Amino acid sequence: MKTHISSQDIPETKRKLLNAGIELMRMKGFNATSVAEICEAAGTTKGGFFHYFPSKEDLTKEAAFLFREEKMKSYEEAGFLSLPDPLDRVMSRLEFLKSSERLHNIYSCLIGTLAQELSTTHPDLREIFQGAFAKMTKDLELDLEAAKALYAPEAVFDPRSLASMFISMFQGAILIAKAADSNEVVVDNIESFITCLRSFFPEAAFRKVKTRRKPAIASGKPAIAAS
Amino acid sequence: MKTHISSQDIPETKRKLLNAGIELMRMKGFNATSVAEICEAAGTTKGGFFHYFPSKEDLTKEAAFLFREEKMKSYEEAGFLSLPDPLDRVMSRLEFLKSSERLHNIYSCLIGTLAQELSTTHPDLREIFQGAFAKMTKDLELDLEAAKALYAPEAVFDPRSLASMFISMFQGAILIAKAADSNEVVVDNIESFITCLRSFFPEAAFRKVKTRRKPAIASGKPAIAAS
DNA sequence: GTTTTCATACAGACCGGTCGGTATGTAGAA
DNA sequence: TTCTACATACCGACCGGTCTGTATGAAAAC
Repeated sequence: MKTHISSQDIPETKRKLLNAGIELMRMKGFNATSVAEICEAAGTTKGGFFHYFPSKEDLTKEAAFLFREEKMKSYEEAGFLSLPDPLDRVMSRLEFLKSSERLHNIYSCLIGTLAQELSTTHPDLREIFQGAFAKMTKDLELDLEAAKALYAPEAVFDPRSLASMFISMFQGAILIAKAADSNEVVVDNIESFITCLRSFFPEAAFRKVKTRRKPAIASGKPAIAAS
Repeated sequence: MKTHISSQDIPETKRKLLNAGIELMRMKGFNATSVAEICEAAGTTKGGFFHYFPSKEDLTKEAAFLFREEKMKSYEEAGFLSLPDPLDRVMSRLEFLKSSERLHNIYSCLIGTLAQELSTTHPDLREIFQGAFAKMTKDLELDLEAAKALYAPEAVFDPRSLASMFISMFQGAILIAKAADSNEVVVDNIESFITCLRSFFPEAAFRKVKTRRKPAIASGKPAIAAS
């Protein structure tokens, strides 16, 4: 029994339902989004909905997984995950987040929205959200750790804590962007985080990263091994 | 016509309704909290509810104001707002937040919870949340600005951006604490922020603050004027 | 001082509508 | 013929909000 199927295997109607669910719940949350509404947006009916999902909560679970999966795919496509230099990976990730915030004008993360609303009432969903946040943190932590080892082994910051701080900041920034109806704060906060990073690493590290970036990818061979 | 009354003027039943609303909505959000539920928790009935509030949304507005008012009152009682040294105010504020997180085990901010759920669907509430976040940010910004002018005028950070980053981080940390069912992350993130602060200010500034703190209050006269 | 008046502060039954979910039906593929 | 993939009608529960009724106390009238 597999608990989750990959995006490719999903039939069209189910996929439309999931996409509609993601979009609607990102904006309005779980409780304010009705099953009928999701069906209408997906161009189907309740019959279709409950054919694919035993309950609204089940769609929500799968929607959360799909949302994460697509986010991670967009990271892979952006390319920074495979950069050879860890500090380069960190900086490129931040730049990617910044530019994708500037591009879109939907100020909401499905995971954050649902976590806020459902964590205390739906324990099994809560664990999914917890896992998602932990994964985000870990990804960044590993790069930060490697970057620290490489460029600033004596620095005072703890990679894990700093990564955790960034994820919190990012989620909080999206929340405040929602309230402000502008994602300016997200971009601004990422830049502040970069300022903090710069204060932890020697300036030379950033210069090296900047000049080496493109050639390092082109050559296909890291000048300095990661981690 | 006054738009908002101070806490003292609120009759007991209304107060109970507001308190019940705050507690329930902090945990479950707006939509998952029913009027009947609030009434039961407050020990009254729908008659009482709709005697004091034209609608559920109106109670929510007043609850948000009351929540903020009580938070600010707790800040005043903590005393750090009137400290003479701005860096001392900042550090004491952070320490206060840390210790109050350690004390309570409710991982939720009403404003953040409601902002997440209602910002896109309830424009007038959205503006209230926006204002609340702006106020929090401004409060911290002023202290940071004064502290920078006093101790690190050449530092690279922007007080406004750094304050904004902290508020985002704090709200995000609470969100993640909800998902993790533990406020460990909140305390940890505040400490990370302190580490960032320390990298912006000269170490001497913190030493001065620490040794001077108590005497400065006792004398009632700031050794160095704020702002 | 007593009675009448009237607003306040609720109680609780009730209403139309919406909710998540079910039961049943059916068109088309295999 | 059987199974999949839906459509549609429908259900009981519950929702926010309304309505009517009533206990109470203060003010006004006599």
